[in-house]
Amino acid sequence: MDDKDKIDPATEFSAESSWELGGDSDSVYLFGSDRESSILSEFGWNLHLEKVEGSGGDTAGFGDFDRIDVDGRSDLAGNQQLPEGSAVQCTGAAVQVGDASTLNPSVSSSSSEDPPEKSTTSGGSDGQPPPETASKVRKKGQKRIRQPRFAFMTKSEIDHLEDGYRWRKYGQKAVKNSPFPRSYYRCTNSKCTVKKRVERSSEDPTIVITTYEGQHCHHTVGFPRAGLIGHEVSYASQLTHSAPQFYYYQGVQYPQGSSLTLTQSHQAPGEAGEYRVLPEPTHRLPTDEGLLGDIVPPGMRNQ
DNA sequence: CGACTTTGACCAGCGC
DNA sequence: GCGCTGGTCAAAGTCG
Repeated sequence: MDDKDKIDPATEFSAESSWELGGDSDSVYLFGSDRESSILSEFGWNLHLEKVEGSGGDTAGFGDFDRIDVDGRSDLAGNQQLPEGSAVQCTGAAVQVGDASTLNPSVSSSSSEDPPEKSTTSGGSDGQPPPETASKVRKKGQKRIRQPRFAFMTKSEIDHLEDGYRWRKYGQKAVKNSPFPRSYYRCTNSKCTVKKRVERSSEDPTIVITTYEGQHCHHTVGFPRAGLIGHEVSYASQLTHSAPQFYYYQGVQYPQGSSLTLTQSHQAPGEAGEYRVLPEPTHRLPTDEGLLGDIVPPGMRNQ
């Protein structure tokens, strides 16, 4: 992974994403503004960042928020467990705080190019066709197709977070400019093409960067669920399957003082946009079938 | 014994 | 063309 592939909140949120903010000084909502918003809204994604008291100013990074509330599940980020002063880490994200009506459109860049795409997996095989066709027999000159990715950072001492799926590690590489290796995981389901990369931030060793790529074609281990819905399943599924990582982790074993970060990266070639986070979905799925419905066992949701 | 991890080798893409 | 780097493979080792 070169620098472009690193999860850079500033890039993810301001350069690649289109945002609008609303709310007041204490509650700031981020509004996605286009197609991707619709995609997420299908799954009832709703991100609500609550600003840390006292952190004023016209602009703020996500680090200025101490509460993250997705789809009305205030504990998604484990905030009940987060000690006072904990921040949702998104340092560097130039998020403007203010009323939606006064929001500067420049906050959004809605780049449709997604430059990081170019080198993210230079030579890599991420996003390649299903394993059975893409392993060693991958033909020369055959371009690897990268699937949409969803990345997030979690402040944790544990590298590999439990997310309800079973993963098999298939590689580990030293990362340039980082003392920490990157681990590569594949979903153990033979029919599933989802991959996951886990690495620690070189800048902040306490932060684990997890990147999911692809979509699960099955359900989590232990709690079957109805099939995915929607025509954007390739995007949403990875989102719905990835996001609960927070939930799991924070709720079950997140250490004191931990915090987390949401970043999103859409790297699919030919796709114009990136994921956005909706503030107030125009429509939601039934509670249990929402963002977490795909992965979080019901018993774990009531936290 | 099957599932999983480790790790060195290999390959492909990219920049120079 | 060459070297660097990221990503994957696969044999060997480990674990339950």
